Amino acid sequence: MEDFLSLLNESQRQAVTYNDGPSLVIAGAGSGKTRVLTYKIAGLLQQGYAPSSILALTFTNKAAREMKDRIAGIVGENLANKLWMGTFHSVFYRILRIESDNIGFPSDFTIYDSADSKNLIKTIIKGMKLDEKTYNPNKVHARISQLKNNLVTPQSYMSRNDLHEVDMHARMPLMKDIFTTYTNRCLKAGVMDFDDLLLYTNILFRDHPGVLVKYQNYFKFILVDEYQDTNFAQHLIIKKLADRHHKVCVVGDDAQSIYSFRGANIENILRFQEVYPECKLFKLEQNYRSTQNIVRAANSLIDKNKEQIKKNVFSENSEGNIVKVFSAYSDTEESNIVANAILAMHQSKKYEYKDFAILYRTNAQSRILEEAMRKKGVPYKIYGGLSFYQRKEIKDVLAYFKLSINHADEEAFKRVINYPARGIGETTVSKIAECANMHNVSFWDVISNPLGYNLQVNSGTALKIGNFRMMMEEFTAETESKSAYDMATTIIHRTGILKELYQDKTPENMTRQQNIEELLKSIHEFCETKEEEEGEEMPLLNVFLQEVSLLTDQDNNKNENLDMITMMTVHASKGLEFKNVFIVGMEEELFPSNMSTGSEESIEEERRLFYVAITRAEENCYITYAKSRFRNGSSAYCNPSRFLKDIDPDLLELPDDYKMSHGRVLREALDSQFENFRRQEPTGYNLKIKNTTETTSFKANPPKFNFNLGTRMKPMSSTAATPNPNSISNFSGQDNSNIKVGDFVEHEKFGIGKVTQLEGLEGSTKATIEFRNSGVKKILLKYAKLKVIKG
DNA sequence: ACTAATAACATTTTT
DNA sequence: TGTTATTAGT
Repeated sequence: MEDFLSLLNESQRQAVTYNDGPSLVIAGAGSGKTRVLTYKIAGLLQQGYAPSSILALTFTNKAAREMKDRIAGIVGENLANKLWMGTFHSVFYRILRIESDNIGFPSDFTIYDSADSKNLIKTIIKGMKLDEKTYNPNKVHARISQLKNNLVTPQSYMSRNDLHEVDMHARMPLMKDIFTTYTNRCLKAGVMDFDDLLLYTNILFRDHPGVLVKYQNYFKFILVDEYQDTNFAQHLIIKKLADRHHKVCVVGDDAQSIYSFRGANIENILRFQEVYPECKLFKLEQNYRSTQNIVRAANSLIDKNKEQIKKNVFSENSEGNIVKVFSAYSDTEESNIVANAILAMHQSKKYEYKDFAILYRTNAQSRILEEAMRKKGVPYKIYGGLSFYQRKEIKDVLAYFKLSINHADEEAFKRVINYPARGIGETTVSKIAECANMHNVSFWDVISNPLGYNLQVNSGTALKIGNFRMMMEEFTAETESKSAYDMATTIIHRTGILKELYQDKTPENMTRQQNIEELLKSIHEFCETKEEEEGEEMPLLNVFLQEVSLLTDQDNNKNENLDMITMMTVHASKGLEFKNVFIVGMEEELFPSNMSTGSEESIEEERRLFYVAITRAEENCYITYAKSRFRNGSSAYCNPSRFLKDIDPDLLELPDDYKMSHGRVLREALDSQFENFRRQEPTGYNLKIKNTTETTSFKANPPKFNFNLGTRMKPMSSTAATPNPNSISNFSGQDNSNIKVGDFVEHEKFGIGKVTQLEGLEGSTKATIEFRNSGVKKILLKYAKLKVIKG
């Protein structure tokens, strides 16, 4: 304990060592929040708290994993692995499965992601013959999500006139019926959506006091990361669980609350002290990330927000440069300015490409930036867009997994019933749907007993349905005895997915093949780590599914070390840091978004978003805006963002032409601007632009290569390696084809061993290896990370 | 039942 | 503009 306390500053140390009751840790940007959390947990473990008595909740799997790793580094893997540490959703998914009997769900209920939820809502709206424009499925989904986040069930909705009035006002008087039907359909299908995981946890604790007491006693200490992003459902779960021991520590920064549109309630952190009057407040105010001028600029901005917890964030780093603003005539020019600036700074040898990030408000802005980077030869990676697990081919395979585990899963059923095409078309599916809804049973129930439910199909179709059913039943039977990886390969072979994908060589198909390969690889890795870490003999498919259903792309950070600039939305940048940050598109209607200019609260949230963007920068922060921009097909004129006026003019270097359009409005800004000119030192990079012709003045050397240096994190159509169309075996990157019986090999995890047997076909050879310390293992060569050593 | 063509549509998105 | 969803046609 003592040894790591010396690594903390005074306020960090106080926050870490106080464990007598509830505490609120306000952690300013870059103030070492994760450090406090990890040391606190490590300290609790060293004090003798059992790891299983500590509940630590995060918002991303990545955050949980990183924290667990750091704790493992202090107290060892054994203890760290036993912590209840994970996302809200994964932890309570686990608990809900254990307690499923109490809430009327099967123990292996599956998860609908937001796309599944929206699909179901859409079919319900269609089924009710409602107009899809007034009952916009996206809006309905958002509303239902909002209701659930506030713990409104269809039952309690009825007794709430205020809620109904809101929906009447939105011209959706039948919201209640859609909500009810949606809830019933999910129940019937044995599925929960993301919001349900929190809602049903609350229902479980509300209706089963014995269960609540069990977990209250179990969790002696509760920690919550990013508390400013919790919603009401999450707040209440924490409150209930902490009700016995009161040892709850929440960490967060109200100034970085940017997810209210998803139900996060900033009040949770603002009013935490009212909920727990005996609460201790700790403020982490020293920023270790950014220069003083960046911290000051950010402070001056966030100061304009009314609702916030007072804090004095400061930096003792060097003073650094002030924030520089550049204007461009168009979005194209803006992109070129940024690309040229990056090239210039890179060529000065002071920075690598990975020291740069371009942050924007909307994903749509990435395209034009991407183009500029490609033209100038700046290597880049883009985060965002479709996540791996949302890809069609991945969802298709996962749907087979889900349906094998849970026959009732309606969305999974609809997804795979005719994929690959087996002649069960739209009409047949709607007949099944009709039947199922009429008898209030699942789709699977209908095809299990077509005669009993009077399903009207011709004999040919009936046969096809029967075949599908038999195939699925075989899968289900096999999931009991085969490992997740074996099941996965079985399924993609026997369903014909593989054949389908390897039929033609369109570029889209090639990336699909690669994605399926990637999925298989990850399942294999999953099985390996489960075997090693948890000693599970055979990790089953349902175990994999439980984990993968709550996984997102944020967890794939394998490209982290490549020397490329990063492009992402400001939202996606939260928690990250870069030496140089470019915030682009700083215009009215875009940042703040025109969707958020309605209320003061949403403007404050946009301002916090801007605050998050600025505080990502360690050394230099640049802001750009364009005077015209292509938006929704046509070019539109834009004005600089109002937020530029919120930053202390002494800490901002505005472009000359800012006064042309804002001279009258911004006298003070301009006055100080002139002062700045006099006392500002040149930075070494001539980034300033005054007019279009001068843009060329910092045009960097032309790119040496003409081909695309940029890579997207998840290419939709990629020019990457071509997999062998006849086998699914050569994408893993491991070439272990030279391994022979008798060789000595070294495995990343199992250590040194001797190959005693090889079996199976080429491409999927299994090797039996006797490891010196890890025993005998059978390993698939194509995935194994093996090194041959001379024996 | 599948493909091609057209219309409609567009924030942010830790799970 | 660029994507996505529905519709018409084969």
